[in-house]
Amino acid sequence: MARLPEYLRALTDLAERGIASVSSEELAIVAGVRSAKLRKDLSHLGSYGVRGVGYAVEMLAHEISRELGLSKDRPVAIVGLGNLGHALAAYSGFATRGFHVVALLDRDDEVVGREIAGMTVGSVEDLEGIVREKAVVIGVIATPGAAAQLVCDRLVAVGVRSILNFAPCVLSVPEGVVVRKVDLATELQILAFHERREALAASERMPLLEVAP
Amino acid sequence: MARLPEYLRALTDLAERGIASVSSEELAIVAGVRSAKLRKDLSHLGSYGVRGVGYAVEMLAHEISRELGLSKDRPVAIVGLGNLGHALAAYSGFATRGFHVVALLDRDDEVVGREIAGMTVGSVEDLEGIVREKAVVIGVIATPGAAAQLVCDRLVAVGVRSILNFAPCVLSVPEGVVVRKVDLATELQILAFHERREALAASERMPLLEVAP
DNA sequence: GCGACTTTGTGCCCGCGTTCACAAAGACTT
DNA sequence: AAGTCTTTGTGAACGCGGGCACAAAGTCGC
Repeated sequence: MARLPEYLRALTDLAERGIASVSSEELAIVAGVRSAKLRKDLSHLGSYGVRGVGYAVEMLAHEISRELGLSKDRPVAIVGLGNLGHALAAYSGFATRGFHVVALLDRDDEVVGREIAGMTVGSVEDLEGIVREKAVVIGVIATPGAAAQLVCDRLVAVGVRSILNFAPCVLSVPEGVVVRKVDLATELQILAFHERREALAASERMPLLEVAP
Repeated sequence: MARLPEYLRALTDLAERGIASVSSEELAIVAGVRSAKLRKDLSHLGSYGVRGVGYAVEMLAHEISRELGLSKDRPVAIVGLGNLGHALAAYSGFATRGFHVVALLDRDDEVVGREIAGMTVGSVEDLEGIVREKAVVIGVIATPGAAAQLVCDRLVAVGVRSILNFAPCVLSVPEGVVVRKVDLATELQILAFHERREALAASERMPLLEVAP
């Protein structure tokens, strides 16, 4: 389930605060879901709760980590070192347990060879060799939209089956390959949409000019 | 609907390629959805299609822009100028029509006063004054998780009702305030989950060691 | 102008995910 | 040890959103 990472994050927070045991009700609040949903999700990975008490924070976090497959290190490659790719390469959140950025690739000769976050940027021409050599399993695409599909195809061709796409376009991939898309412009536009609805609702509650019915 | 921005992006692509008219089938492919869903979504904003022909690209794009409220400029403030905030401030995708980054705020005195993307970073202590002065309507939170809720509360208190949250935590806000969350670590973990399922499925198809039933 | 063809708009059905509500299970009290 | 109380795990109902399929509507050819 796509909510497991959120539960894991909530549990990690609680563990850092020194909380050893938590009820589904409390954990649900921290994770931003309903308690029934949380319990049903957790029941899918086994019975790790104790009735009358709750869940052991450390143990549950461990079980979720295992389910997510965060035990072994996954090599990640970032393609496209513009503003966004640059930030991603240096972003500490990326170095969360279980992930390791092992390759940075760009097309621009100005960028290739430069050192970013302690790593030398390679040329996208060597993509296939580098991906194979470093056993990359997750590809991050932070190129302009026009280049994204080509990069994606090349990644898939050398065996990458998980792709995180920051380019503003739809990637077509064969079955078995998973693409997650993050589009900042889209997020902003959705917010603008809600904001406009709010403004419209407000103006209806207190109209400047009454409209004929 | 949350899919309108995606449709708009697809339409913009088509317009740049000089395509004037498009059927729901074609547009659906570019936008990555089913044609029936696309038609149903579009019908909610009115009858802008012509039966037997399709949709006029330019006109439909204009209508979606209007529906999304992208006609007037929305002032955006970014709080937290670490790696991610820095990239966001400079990210060209952010300057998409309808949005304008008008304020950068950070807590660290090392960062305050520095120039980023042609803008001087202000102190988060002056948040209320700056937000009011620049009429900010969208707040972007790119701080560490521990500071996010406080920043959020202060933004909401001065009237911001739309928040884009990059911090790895759940924000609690009063009704009427919309929060969109983008968590890069979560996205990676979801990919890891799928990748693990793929690997498991593959090992079942070709087991190294047969397991007793 | 009329018929055939294309494509939209939409009513209906179906399946999934969420929520409710409760029984089972264990802890705590006396 | 027995009863009470808390909290999990889950069966059943509900609702929403997606997909199918078709009628309405408009275009194009003749």
